[in-house]
Amino acid sequence: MTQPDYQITDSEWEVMRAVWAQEQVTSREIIEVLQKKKDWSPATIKTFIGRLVKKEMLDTEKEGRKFLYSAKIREDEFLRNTLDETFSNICDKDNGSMIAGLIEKSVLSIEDIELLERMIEKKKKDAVEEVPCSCTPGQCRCQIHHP
Amino acid sequence: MTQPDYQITDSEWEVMRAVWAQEQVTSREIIEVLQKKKDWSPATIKTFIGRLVKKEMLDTEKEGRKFLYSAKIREDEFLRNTLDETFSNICDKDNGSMIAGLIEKSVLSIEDIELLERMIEKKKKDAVEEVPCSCTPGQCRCQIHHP
DNA sequence: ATCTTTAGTTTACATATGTAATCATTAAAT
DNA sequence: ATTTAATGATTACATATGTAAACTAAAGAT
Repeated sequence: MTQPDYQITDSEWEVMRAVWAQEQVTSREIIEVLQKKKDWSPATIKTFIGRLVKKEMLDTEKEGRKFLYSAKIREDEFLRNTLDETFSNICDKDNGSMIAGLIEKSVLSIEDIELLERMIEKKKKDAVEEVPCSCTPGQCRCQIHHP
Repeated sequence: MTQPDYQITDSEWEVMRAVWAQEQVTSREIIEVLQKKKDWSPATIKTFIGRLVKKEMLDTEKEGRKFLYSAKIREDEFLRNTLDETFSNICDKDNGSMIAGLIEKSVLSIEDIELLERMIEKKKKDAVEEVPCSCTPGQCRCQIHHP
């Protein structure tokens, strides 16, 4: 009952995207997709697939002599975990402005805008006066005394 | 005129946070801060500092026998780059819902909410009917024909 | 039945990273 | 002046990652 590793490299992520784009894929399909984007030899891609299986990111199902690969974790869930990891590296107080920055630089649809508006509206109830900082002292500026 | 590497590890990020928290720090200060959080020996932390200098993430200024370290890139800018990297791994169409997810799980202040509202308002003008997908075919579900 | 192709496994090797001890130099303490 | 402590540099070693060739087994083509 081992769970996925969550720590994958950029190269491995490229492979995962080819898997997530479908329910199940063969290595051949993965290789075809990635060769349009990356200058990798098939052998290299095979290595990445093997490492992802070892990392428990991919499930395998034997189909004749070959395997069908499928993801063990959903793409959105994985992305969420990755973002959480990244946000864990900054002070909670800064989450708001960082999210604002993301909104600013993203191309958004009318529907996206509505979704975000609803989400903001929902969060309004729980809005706090000041976001508490939970950083280790010395890892953000909150604890510094401005005289 | 080399520029910062932007590719740092989680451990190195911990060091950077101690630097960003102040204008300039000594290795001693970094070590003190991190030993409250991590089970790292001073030697280990020194290694990370050295690697960050080599990666051009840290500037050094000699002060007597020791160095004062300072960041060559601002924390918010670095975070922004990191987030952009991460978002480059998903289909542009999904940006909206991912951002919504971030909002959902974050603790936000009244002020944050207002900032986000303003930002959304500003983006409304540029909202598109449908966000174009720029993925390599086979790396997202957009190209798949649903019969 | 043999040759060729394909898919997966093993091996290879350089660089990066986690983790730290040792060494060298210099400043502080006695 | 000599010992001690602090700081940065060098070295070390295991695991991870980028990158790929070689090998093996089985399936398809002739």
